[in-house]
Amino acid sequence: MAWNLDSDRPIYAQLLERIQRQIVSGRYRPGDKLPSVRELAAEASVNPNTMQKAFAELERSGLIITRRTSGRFVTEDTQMIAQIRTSLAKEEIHSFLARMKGLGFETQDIIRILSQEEIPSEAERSAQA
Amino acid sequence: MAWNLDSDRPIYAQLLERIQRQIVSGRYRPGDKLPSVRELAAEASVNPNTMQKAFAELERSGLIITRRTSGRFVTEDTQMIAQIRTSLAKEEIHSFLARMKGLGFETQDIIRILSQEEIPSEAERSAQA
DNA sequence: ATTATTGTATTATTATAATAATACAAAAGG
DNA sequence: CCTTTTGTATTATTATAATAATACAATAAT
Repeated sequence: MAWNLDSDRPIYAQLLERIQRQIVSGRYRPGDKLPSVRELAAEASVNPNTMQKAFAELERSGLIITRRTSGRFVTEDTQMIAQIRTSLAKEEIHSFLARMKGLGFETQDIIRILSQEEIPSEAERSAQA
Repeated sequence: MAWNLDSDRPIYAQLLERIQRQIVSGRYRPGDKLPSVRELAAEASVNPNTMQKAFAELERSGLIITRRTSGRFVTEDTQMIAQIRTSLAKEEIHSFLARMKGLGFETQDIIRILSQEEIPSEAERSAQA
């Protein structure tokens, strides 16, 4: 499986986010056992240490639980999962709107574009001082 | 002015994007002279070398033009500016939709959320194998 | 003509991320 | 009981980014 890592952001952060998304989207279910550090590292073609670092941070958030010699498991706390999912979504939306506004689009424009899947290439817009 | 740089992405890339956005959004107009490397570096509290690197990459794209001892200027090619703006917007939208889908949202959900500015915290969604 | 300002280049140093190669303790699995 | 598998820790090395301190050439400004 291609993990689709790009080089202009820390790899451990990308691993972390990917696993996080797999959990909150339901790809990994509550209580599921995750593959071992070594296994996932091999799959992603990264160093086990790097994967370990990603896991360590994932644990801080509470999304996964470590049983010392048995492995790692997705939390059973579905409410926490849902809450983190919502929180991540809010961040995405906030950041997306900010970036689009930085390009000179208004919220209304953005919604229209997403609805129509079409971008006004030369919209009239004013230069702000 | 706070440049709002975060530490988990290369600074030169953040500088580059910021200036790029200022150009395509009209904050800097076609033909405008940009502040010097040293000036902007001081404003952003970064090393001049770092700002230089950002500028060097901005030039590859054609957005800015360098007159060796006079300074740097925004291109007069408004069509190119518009085209880059559109292209950046497309990237933002594509990436945003991909990330939201990675969190388990459907396109329709996303549009509804943006219109209502409200997030369904526990939407029914199926776990995909 | 002289000075200041421009972009550009160079060299060294520091910090962080990633890789690599191991090693260990503890419990699970047989 | 013994082996394997688990997470975890350690040490060294490499690559990249960022900083720092200069220096130079060309030309704009005076």
